[in-house]
Amino acid sequence: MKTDLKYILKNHNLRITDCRLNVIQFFLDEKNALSQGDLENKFKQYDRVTLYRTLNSFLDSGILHKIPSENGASTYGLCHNTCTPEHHVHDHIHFKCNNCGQIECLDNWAVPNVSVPSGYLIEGVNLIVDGICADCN
Amino acid sequence: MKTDLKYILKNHNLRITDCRLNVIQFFLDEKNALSQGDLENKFKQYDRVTLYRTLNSFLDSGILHKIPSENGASTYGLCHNTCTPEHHVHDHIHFKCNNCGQIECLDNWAVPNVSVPSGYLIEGVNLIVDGICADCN
DNA sequence: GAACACATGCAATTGAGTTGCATTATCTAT
DNA sequence: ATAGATAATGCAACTCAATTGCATGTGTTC
Repeated sequence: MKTDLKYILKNHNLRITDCRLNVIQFFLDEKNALSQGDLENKFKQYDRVTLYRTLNSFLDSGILHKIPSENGASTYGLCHNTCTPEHHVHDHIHFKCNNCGQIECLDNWAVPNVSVPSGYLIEGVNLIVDGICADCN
Repeated sequence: MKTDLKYILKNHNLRITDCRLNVIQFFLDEKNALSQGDLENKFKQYDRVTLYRTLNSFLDSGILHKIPSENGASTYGLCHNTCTPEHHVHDHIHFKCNNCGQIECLDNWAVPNVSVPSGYLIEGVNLIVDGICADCN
């Protein structure tokens, strides 16, 4: 189990530390997107700066992606295997439940084709749907 | 000119003040979405808190809508006439330029149909496209 | 014009995000 | 297995946006 996590870190040229292993495991266990605050609540033993840098290193190496939100609180979701530090592919919908507040990555659920007026060049698409999630419905 | 602005405020049950008139005018003049910081730079004569509360009152009354972003900086865009405090309809794309950083509401450019897995209920859709805008292209 | 309700400005607080630096842990090459 | 190089961690401190309370000023209604 832990071995798999270590390979994830190794493959992304990150050193294997307790904090990183625990954080990745937490993301794997939770199906929802997590915020820095969620990590701070879960892991009292680590400094919030450490958690902050852990999130950043995961962002940089393509393990996590950042999910846009209307309030300031950034949330993070696990990337598909297709993500690299150079190129992130997130062809899935982010679903925010208006009841429980959780943000979920609807993996394997394609984003529809998007077109923009001529003159515009699309580099990335972020689709955030809000409503009632399957658990609250 | 100013008369139109006053009607906007009146229709949303907001008192007519210099600050609100100026802020709405600013949004009408700029085609791009604006942040609290943009307002602070433009209107040195008003307190930060006043601008903050002005934005909030516009949000509550459906004059503006908040645009999700990956960094903390919230940006705001003018709502279509269809928006009310109870129900916001934003069937347009938010385009963020990776060159100039501006966020633009592509009004009159429909968001494609979005489907979600069964069990989920859609209440709103937010589509943020990033790339190169028409001005920078 | 008077009374009320609301908007504004100021002071102050919170919390996320961020950086520098000393210490500690991991990794690599012997 | 070990030593040296390199990166991660914890702590202190700082910035900035977001937020609240309260006293004062202004808009609105009759």
